[in-house]
Amino acid sequence: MQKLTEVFQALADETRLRLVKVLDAAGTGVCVCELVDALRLPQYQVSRHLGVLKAAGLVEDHKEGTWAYYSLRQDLSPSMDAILAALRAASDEIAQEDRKRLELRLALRVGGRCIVGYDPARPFREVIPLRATKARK
Amino acid sequence: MQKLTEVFQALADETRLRLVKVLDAAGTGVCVCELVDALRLPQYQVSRHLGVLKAAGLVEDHKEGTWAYYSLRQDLSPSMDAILAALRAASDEIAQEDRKRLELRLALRVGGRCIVGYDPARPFREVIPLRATKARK
DNA sequence: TATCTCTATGCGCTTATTGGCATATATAAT
DNA sequence: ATTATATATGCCAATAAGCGCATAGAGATA
Repeated sequence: MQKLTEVFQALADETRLRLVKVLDAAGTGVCVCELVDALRLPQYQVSRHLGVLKAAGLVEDHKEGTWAYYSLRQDLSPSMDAILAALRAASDEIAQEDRKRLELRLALRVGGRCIVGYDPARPFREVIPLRATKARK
Repeated sequence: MQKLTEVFQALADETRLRLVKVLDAAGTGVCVCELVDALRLPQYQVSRHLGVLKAAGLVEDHKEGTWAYYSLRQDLSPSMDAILAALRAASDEIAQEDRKRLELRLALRVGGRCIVGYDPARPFREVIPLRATKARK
């Protein structure tokens, strides 16, 4: 078991909460690029935050080629499950949009696997920085 | 309702977790000096951390003269209650000692009120800094 | 009124966190 | 082999958090 403060620390971030919620809703493993599209965040942010969640023992990953599929850990303690249930109860608008975009993105899978990069359509690849410090041209 | 990230942020600290646990166990309002003795922490730390918990909507205070009695809020959402239940389930050794010291301290009350300062016995008033940077002489 | 006690808080310092950029690494495709 | 793609990470700057000390403010006591 992880230290409770570390779990709370991991959940004390809007982006990580979005990741947990969307992974919870997905039910299946989701690869980083799919999460990037679902949350519309830069890849390095998604990767970093997933790393924090993994270190806190909340998610696990499973590599398949260059793809890394992340999912909520299934072997969480009852306490942890209670916390996740609390998250589930608090479904905001952003979480809904994230789920919707993930759903669309997962629909692009072939054989249950992410194959984007080979699909010329490539929706949602534009990255919207959280803080638009410098306007993108 | 508070933002969930703020609640998690508030709980992402060992000292604040101790405060929440001991307040939860106490069931009644506990004044700052009693918490100082129960947790053996400097008064300013207890006061500051209580302020964070209050800002996160987890505790409330009720002033009585110079005394400030803090207690867990009773009107928490079910999600919050689930989180508190998770805390209750994770009872460590430190939490037990905190509870024990608080119990002894509460026994000094007169008429249900903290009157320490007037009691010459004054147990547990020594302050043990978390980080012993400089040894106390 | 003067003093003492309980609580809160301003300040400086150190450490931790986060975003952004660039890039390294590994694997797949050509 | 070369190129392209998916992911992770080192580095820097900015921001936030926490500790410790001192002290302010409110109220009780003498």
